[in-house]
Amino acid sequence: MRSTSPHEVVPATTPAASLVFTTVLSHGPLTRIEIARRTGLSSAAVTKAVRPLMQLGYLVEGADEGARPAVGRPANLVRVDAGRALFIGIKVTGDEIIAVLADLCCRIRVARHVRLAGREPGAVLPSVTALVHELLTEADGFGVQVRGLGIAVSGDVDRAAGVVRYSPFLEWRDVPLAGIVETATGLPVTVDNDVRALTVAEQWFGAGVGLSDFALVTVGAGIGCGLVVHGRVVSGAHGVAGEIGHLSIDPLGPPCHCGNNGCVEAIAADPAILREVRSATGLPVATVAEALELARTGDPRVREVYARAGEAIGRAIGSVVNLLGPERVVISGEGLAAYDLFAEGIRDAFAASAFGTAVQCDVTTRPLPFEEWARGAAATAIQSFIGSDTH
Amino acid sequence: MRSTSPHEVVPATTPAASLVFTTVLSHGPLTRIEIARRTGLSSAAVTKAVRPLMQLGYLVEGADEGARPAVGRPANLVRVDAGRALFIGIKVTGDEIIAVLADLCCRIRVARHVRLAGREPGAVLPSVTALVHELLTEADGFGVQVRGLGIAVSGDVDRAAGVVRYSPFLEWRDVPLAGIVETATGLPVTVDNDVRALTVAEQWFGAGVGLSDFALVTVGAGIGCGLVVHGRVVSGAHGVAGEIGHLSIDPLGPPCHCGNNGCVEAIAADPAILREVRSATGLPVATVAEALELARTGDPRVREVYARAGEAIGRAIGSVVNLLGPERVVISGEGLAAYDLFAEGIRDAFAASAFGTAVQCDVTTRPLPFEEWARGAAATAIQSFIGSDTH
DNA sequence: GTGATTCTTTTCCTCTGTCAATGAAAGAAT
DNA sequence: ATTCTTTCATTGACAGAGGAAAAGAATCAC
Repeated sequence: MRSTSPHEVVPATTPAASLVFTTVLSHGPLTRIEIARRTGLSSAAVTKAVRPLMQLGYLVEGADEGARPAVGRPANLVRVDAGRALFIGIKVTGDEIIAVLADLCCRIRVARHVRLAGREPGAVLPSVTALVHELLTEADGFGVQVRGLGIAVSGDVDRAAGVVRYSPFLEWRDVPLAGIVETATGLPVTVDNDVRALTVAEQWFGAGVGLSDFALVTVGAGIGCGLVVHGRVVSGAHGVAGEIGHLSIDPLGPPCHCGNNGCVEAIAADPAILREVRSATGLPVATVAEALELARTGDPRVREVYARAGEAIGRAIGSVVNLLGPERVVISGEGLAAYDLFAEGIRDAFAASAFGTAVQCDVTTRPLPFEEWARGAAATAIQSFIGSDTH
Repeated sequence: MRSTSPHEVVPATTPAASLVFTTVLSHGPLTRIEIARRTGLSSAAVTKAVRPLMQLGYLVEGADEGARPAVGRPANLVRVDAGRALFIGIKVTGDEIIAVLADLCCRIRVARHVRLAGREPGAVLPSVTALVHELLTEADGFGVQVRGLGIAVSGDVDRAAGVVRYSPFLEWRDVPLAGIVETATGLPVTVDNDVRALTVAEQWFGAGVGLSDFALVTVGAGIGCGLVVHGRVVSGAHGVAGEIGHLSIDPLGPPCHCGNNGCVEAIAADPAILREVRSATGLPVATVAEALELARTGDPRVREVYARAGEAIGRAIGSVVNLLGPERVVISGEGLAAYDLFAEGIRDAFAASAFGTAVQCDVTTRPLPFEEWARGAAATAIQSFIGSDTH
């Protein structure tokens, strides 16, 4: 683990303050009484926790007094001042960098992206630093300081150490990314796996708010999964977790780059779908958009490919639900553009493979604009800033 | 959730005391310094936490002064007085009840079992009560009070409510078992799912001690799995968790009673193995012992059946490891008698299906005497007595 | 015996969060 | 208009948990 960075520390000093702050952050404007109820603290403790956070400007009073009860002293709502702090989130992919400037409520203020020439650290890092400085200048325009930088990378990332252990896409091994970027930018840097980062964003600001157990499934170039169990993101003792893409669904299925056959990723990820569409139609389909176009025109062979992919995803979700029994599964990812084609397969295969009462698990979808990955990175930075893992 | 029972409360009153007690319970005799180091408390806090626990007799000083360093004041070891309290653990199966009397360290003092005539609650409950009273008499012989009763039942059990929601084996639905047995015996009763109970025993007193993430896989009449993530047993939002037995391994595999094809349980559980052995040999093999006998004589057809079963288990373990990345997987269950026949299949299939560094996960086995299920139930009672979920 | 070393306890002391009482802000009742 | 009722919020006293540092205790080395 890196030594604690010397940057200004979290706004919440005591456990109670941290609890209050994260509660308000996730559950929007609340009265103090309501905060006390949700956190289990006494109202006295809430008052004492809120005051310093208000003095620092992180919490503010007021607004949005909707339906108040007609009797008794009206309540004052407490909410987070989203504009009090800014964070930068960066997603590094094989061929481009997406960066966002997000506020304390993880709403995107500015988004940028640059294409990459090479993917070795020597080529990527200068682009990252340049992009950060660009966004820092933007932040000056808001008159607010940037308090943290989150970087999301696919692969095996050790967040605590700030090291990218192994990223197959980037072909990086043991790159101490956090340390490097910290010295280059002067910002506190959090590095995390991309799917986990997205999961954090969902847990704090999205469909996972208030849930102690849920799963996020991403569909696109790969098939990924982020897991929250007991209120915390699962990281895996050896850096592997949520590897839903390499659940083997069918021993006779197509070979996967991992060496097995019939992995979910070998059936339902973009490259697999393209391969199958080409083989089914004999057409030189090169992009997902073309495949989608064919399916939308009603080509039954192509629709069948998507149906099979949906079935594979549905069975994978069934496996996750059977193993962990989450309250909800959120399906997201670029592949969601084809959700209408997947939907039936997913639904049926999930219903068939879920065991007993596990079918009750809520399966929802959530669109994923491409900056969302970078937003996830920003969420990890916010999380580090607040300094609370448990939520 | 049931109202808090009026029985004598936990020995540990403060968080620190609870932490100290569970640490000593799981990690054997420790010096106070060592306790402080492991818990992160100050040595002053350890002293203060230990004293009242010693006065109550739950902790005692001494014994087992092995290799002490030659210099400085010798350390006093602190350990749990296992005999200070007794617990009863009961496992209810379809046709018999196994009961154990266990001490505070979950060591079995007495074991009993009775066969059941019927499996409806009206038939089972009197047998349970009778067995409990029998063991209470035994406990009198030790001159120690029984402080809790744990009951393990397969199926969907709501531990917090003390209700068996649905047990297919027993054909029970919404039986408020804890309440009933509590009034019948006067003991605080904890009811839990059998595999989870076994997992608790492993977490506190077995191969899971000190691990925050591990999995327990049971092989036998069914294929089960208990999961510990972030130091806590996973229960599942809808009562389903660890349902490894119904991961579908092969869409073309044998049909499973759950309605799918190629579930792990339909390949590797006892009934499936017997079915396959019969079909492979044409012999009227009726028991696991006979199948084992055939395999041990070297019949290649039978060995092949076991090999395929091992492969299915190995792939299921691979799925668990890919999803959760536990530090260790413990394989146990009555089916372990055939482990030599499974071993290669498990090992190879796990190694093949584990993704990347996940193969580093430690996979071990642990023999399972049949009272072990009841011991698991006793472990849940101990856990309730101590009143600490987090470990 | 004296000193060195290490474990353990004691003595303060800080600091967190609760309790219970008080204050504050509205509408309702008189 | 004034008082009452109701609910929200704050205050101040307080209990108690755990830490820091010093003192005490038990052993071996000399």
